[in-house]
Amino acid sequence: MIRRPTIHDVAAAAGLSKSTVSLVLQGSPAVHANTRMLVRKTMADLGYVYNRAAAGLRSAKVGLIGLVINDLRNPFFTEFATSVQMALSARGYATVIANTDEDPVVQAQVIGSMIEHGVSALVISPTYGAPDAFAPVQVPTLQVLRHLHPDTQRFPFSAPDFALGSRLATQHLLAAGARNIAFAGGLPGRAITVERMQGYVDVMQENNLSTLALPGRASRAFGRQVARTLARDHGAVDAVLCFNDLTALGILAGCAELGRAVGREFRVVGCDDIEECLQSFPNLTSLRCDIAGFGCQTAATLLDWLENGVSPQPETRTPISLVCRASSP
Amino acid sequence: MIRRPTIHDVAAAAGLSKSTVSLVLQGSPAVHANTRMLVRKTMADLGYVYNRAAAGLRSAKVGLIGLVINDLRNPFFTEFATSVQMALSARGYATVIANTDEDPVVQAQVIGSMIEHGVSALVISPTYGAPDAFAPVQVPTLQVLRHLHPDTQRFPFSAPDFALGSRLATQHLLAAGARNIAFAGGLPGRAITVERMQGYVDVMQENNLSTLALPGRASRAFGRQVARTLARDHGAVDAVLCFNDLTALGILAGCAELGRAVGREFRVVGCDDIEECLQSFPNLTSLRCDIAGFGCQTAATLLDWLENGVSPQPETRTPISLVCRASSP
DNA sequence: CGACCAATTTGGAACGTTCCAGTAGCCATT
DNA sequence: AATGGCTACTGGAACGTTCCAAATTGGTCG
Repeated sequence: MIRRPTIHDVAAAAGLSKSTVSLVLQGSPAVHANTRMLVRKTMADLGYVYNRAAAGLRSAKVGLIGLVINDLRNPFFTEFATSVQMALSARGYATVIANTDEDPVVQAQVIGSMIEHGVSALVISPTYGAPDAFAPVQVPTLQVLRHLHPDTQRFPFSAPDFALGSRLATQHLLAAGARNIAFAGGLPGRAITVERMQGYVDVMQENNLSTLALPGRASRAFGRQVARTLARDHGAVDAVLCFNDLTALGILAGCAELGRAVGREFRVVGCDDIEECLQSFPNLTSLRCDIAGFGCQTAATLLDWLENGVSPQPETRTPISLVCRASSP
Repeated sequence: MIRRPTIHDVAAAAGLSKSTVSLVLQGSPAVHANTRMLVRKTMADLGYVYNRAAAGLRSAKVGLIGLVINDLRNPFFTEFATSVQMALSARGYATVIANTDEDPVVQAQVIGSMIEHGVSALVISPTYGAPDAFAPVQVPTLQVLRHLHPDTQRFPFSAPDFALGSRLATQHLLAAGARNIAFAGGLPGRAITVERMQGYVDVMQENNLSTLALPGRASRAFGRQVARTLARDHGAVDAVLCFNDLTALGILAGCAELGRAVGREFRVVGCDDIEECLQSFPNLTSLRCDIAGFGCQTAATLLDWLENGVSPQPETRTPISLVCRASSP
C-alpha cells in the first residue's frame, strides 16, 4: 500500500505552489482557467485523493454528519435514515449512521464517538430514559421524531403531527360507523405514546365514547397478540387504531390466523404508511406522514443551519394525512 | 460555541507536557499511575474531547469504517448493517453507512466520499453493473453477500451458502410430497439469482423433474403478482421456493387475497429468515442464514485484518439451515 | 563519588490541509 | 517615469495529534 499523493506532490508535478493547488480544490475564482485545468489534470494523473481529515483539522469542518437512530430495524426509521443519508450525500456530506437499539448506554457511547470524529452536526431520534444524552453535544443538533430534551432552542425538534393524525383516523372510523374503538401499541407513559393517542382520546371524549388502550411494544408480535386478546376479551370492539403500522400488520396476521375478517365488521388503521401497507392483505389504511419527505426536509433544515446560519424553528410539525384502504372501508 | 480544549490545554493545566498527555491517551504503560490519574482528572475538569481527525492525520488511521449497502430498506440488509455497525461500535470504531439504492452512480460517489473521509476499511455489498466500483479503493475491503469483483485475493468475498440453502429447501419440499415446484423472484442473469437457484435446479434435475422459473424484482409486490400468475397460469404448481422472504411474504399476501390456502396443498418457502417469518400467517418456512451472526463475523474478520494483519480467506461461505414452519408442513 | 541503568517525562518534527499576508507582473493613470 | 490597482500566484504559520530521540530523575553498584 503506497503513500497516497498529497497536495504537495500535485504542486510539484505541476510546477506550482501547494497554495495554488489548494485554491483550485476550493474552487476559488482567483486562479486562472489554464492553471486550474493543469492542476485538475495533474491530480487525475497522480491519482490524488482529497484528505478531508487534514482539511477539517485546519478549517474545523469535516463534512461529516451524525445520524443516531433508536431502532433502525423498524422500516419507518430505516426509511427516514436512508432518505436523510441520501439527501446529505447529494450535498457532499457523508453520514455516520448508528443504531442505539433503544439502549441509553449505547446511545451515549455512540454520540461520544461521533463527537470525537468531529461531526459537524447531529440528527438524533433519541432513546427514552437518557435525558442527559445531549449534554456533551456542542454542534448543531436536531432532535427528530421524539421530543426528549426540553430545550428546543438549542435542540430544535421536528416530527409529523401525530396527534392530528390520530384525530383524523378516529374521525374516519366513527364516520364509517365504528363505535367501540381501541388503541393498540406504544409503551405506557412515554411521550410519543401519549402524543400518538392524543387525537384518539380527544375525539372519543368529544363523542362521549369510552376509550380502550392496549399498551405494549409497537411490534408485529405484539399486534398479533392484540388480535387474540381482542377476540377473547373484547368482542364488542369494532375497530382498532394502532400506534404504528407494525402493530397493525401484526393484528392483520393475527386475524388471518383466527379466521377473523378485517374490513366492514372489524376495522384496522395503522400509522406511518410504510411501503408494506400496500402489500398486505387486506391493504392497510394508514396515516401518511411522508417520512421520506420528512427526512429530506430534515437534511435541508440542518444544512441551512450549518451553511447559512439559519436557525430552525424550535418546534416543527409536518402534516399528516389519512390514506384509506381496504382494512377500514 | 467556544473552542474546545486541546491536549495542550490539558497539559498546561496539569503542569505537564503535551507528550505525556498524549501517552495517557494512548494508554501507554510508560506513564506513572499518579500522573495518569492527574491527567484523566484534568481532562474531565476541562471537558476535553479527543480529536480523532487530528490523530488520524499523524497516524493515518481514523477508526472509521465504511459500510456500503445496495438496498438498506430491505430488512435483510438492515439487519446485516445494524449488526455490523453495532459490532464495530463495540470495538471503538465508528461506521459510515450509505445506501446506494442499487444505483452504480450513487455507489461510485459514496465510495469516493468515504475514501476522502479516510475510512480505514470498507465493507461493500455491491450493486450490479458497476464492475469498476472498486477501482479507487486502496484500503482493506470486503465484498459481502454479492460477488462482484473477480479478484477475491484483494477483495475477499463472503456470503451464506445460498446454493446449499436452495438444495435443502427443494429436498424438503420433495420429501413433503411436492412435485411441481417453481422458483420465484430474482432478476434474471444476475449472479446472485443463479446462485440462489442453483440447488433448486440441481435437485430437480437429479429427480428428473422440470423446473419453472418466475424471475422478477425480489419484492413483496412481485410476490403478490406471482401468486396471481400461479393461480391463473400454473394450476399444477404445488410449491414455490422464493428468492427471498419478501417475495414469499408477498405470495402469502397474494394467496390470502385470492382465498387460496397455503400449507398442505400449496407450500411456500422463503429465504433469509427475517424476523417477520415468525409473525406472518401462516408462519413462513425459510432458510436461516443468521444474518446478524454473519454481520458480527464480518466485523470480526475485518478488524482482524486491520489490527492484526490476518488476511481473510478469499472466499467464505457460512452455513445455512432450513427452518420448517406452517407454510410448508 | 562517579558511572550506569531504568523509569518517566519532554521538545520538536511530522501529518496534509487552509488561511493570511504577501509578492510579482502587468496595465492604466497621472 | 512614478504610482496605483488589478490579477495570479506563493511562502509560511497554523490546526491537534503522534512519534521519536533525547533529557531528567532517582536509584544502585563498584
